[in-house]
Amino acid sequence: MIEERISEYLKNAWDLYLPGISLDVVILGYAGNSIRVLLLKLKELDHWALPGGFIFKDEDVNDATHRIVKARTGLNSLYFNQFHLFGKTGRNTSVLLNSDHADKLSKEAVSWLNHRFVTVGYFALVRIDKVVPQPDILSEKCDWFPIDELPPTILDHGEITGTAITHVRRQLNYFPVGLNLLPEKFTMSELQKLYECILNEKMDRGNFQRKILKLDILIRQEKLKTGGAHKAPYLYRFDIDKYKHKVKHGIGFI
Amino acid sequence: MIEERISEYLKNAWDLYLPGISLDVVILGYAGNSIRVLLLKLKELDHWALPGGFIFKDEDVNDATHRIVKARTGLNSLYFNQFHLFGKTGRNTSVLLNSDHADKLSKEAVSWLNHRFVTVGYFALVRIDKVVPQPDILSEKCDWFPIDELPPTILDHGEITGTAITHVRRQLNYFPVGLNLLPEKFTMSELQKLYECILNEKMDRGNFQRKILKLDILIRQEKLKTGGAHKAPYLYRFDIDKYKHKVKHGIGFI
DNA sequence: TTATATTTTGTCAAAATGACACATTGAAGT
DNA sequence: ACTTCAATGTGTCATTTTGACAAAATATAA
Repeated sequence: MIEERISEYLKNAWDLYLPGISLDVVILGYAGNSIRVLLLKLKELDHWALPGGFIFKDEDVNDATHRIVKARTGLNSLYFNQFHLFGKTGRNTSVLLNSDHADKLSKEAVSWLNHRFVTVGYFALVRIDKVVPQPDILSEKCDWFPIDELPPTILDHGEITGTAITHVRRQLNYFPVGLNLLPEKFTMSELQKLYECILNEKMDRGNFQRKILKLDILIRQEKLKTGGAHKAPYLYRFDIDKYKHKVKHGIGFI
Repeated sequence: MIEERISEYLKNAWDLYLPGISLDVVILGYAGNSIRVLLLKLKELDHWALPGGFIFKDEDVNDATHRIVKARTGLNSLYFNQFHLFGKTGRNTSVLLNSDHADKLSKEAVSWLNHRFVTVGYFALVRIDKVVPQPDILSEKCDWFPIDELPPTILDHGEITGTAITHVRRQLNYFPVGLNLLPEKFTMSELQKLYECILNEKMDRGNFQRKILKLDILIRQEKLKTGGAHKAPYLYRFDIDKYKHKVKHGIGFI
């Protein structure tokens, strides 16, 4: 059954796709005080995988990324960025081929999966609540995992995820992280916790507020009324034009 | 003649190399108060090109980079880093194929050059005085060009160079730039000029010295005796262990 | 010797940072 | 209704860092 689906999926792979290149996307969201990555649980395997795929022969690599992320998340407007090509020999799809099911795959599928792949790593930043995760043909479910509590992954997908995080962390000033990970309106402490998660360090409340307000990219809204015990905080939203303009040259937070 | 060499070079390309992927290296050096990039002048064309090549079927992409840079520079120990995959459709080798010489190429060479390529961009940092530039089989000479005065280049090699510079600039704290671009011993103002070139901004002498000395990665040597009119400056060298250790987590200059 | 250009070091006000304090607020508990 | 409590909003202040600039030192050339 699964073998048939894989065989079907890869039926015309050699004709359709660029050979030897795959694409993996580290889709990052923020929830429950953690940066989380969307992983797919492979059918009949105990490992999880990054959403990924292949690139059509006449397709821009960026467009392929958009297609793949859209298929897994349902999102149309996306912030994503290519960050690394993983090009070691020894990267291969033996995980699939060594399984019990390998001999039930079509010859074409085996020949496709059996050749060497390099993979292009992308990261995408999404508002986790807007995503409706969709497993792909090889997977039975998807789930979000905090980046420091990943389940067993196939191949080098753990390393790819780690490299993505490092990339985001180092270039935090150049990515519109808040704009893409937080809901439209948010409190100061939500924004602070996001930064603390990404940079992996605690900051002082007062100092954080002083520093981030001076960047002049936030607009204060009315007070938050709803729910939560204790004093209601203000809501903020980004001044999108100012934010995007600053991000181009580095917003200068870190 | 040139057609024969190309045909010879690409004789077994389909058997030897990963198809559809090429590799370009932005080799950066520092001389004459400019960051310079090594370019190759293509035979019988008015355009220049980045050193580059293809990846053997069983070769790590990093190893291919090392092989290519070594061939062009004679250098064995190298600092280099992959920074981007350029994957637009429309990238192709039409520059070569549209020239007068195309019909004199072997069928195999044409079929190889005529298919779609994505290219992996690397940058390398070298001490320009240690390099003995070697043209490759397709080029008649090499030369160093200041990054803001590039000659006409083929394909998107200008864009690739620009992206490399941006990458270095943004992550300056994480690359051992001084260590790889300057000679072993250097004066404070040489180091300052290097930073000014990379960041493209003037800095105050006194403030620069104060800031960089506080990083605690420099060792002061004896005074410079030789030549130059006016007061002799001190020479410095890097404390390599401290420097490399700090670079891992960002030296914190910018 | 003097002039000059460059290096080396220092000064000082302004700005940014880090640590912490205190007042405010709104829900929850009694 | 009153108090408690936890989180928020705001403020203080000593310390550090920065930016702008100046003075002293020094090696060569005139």
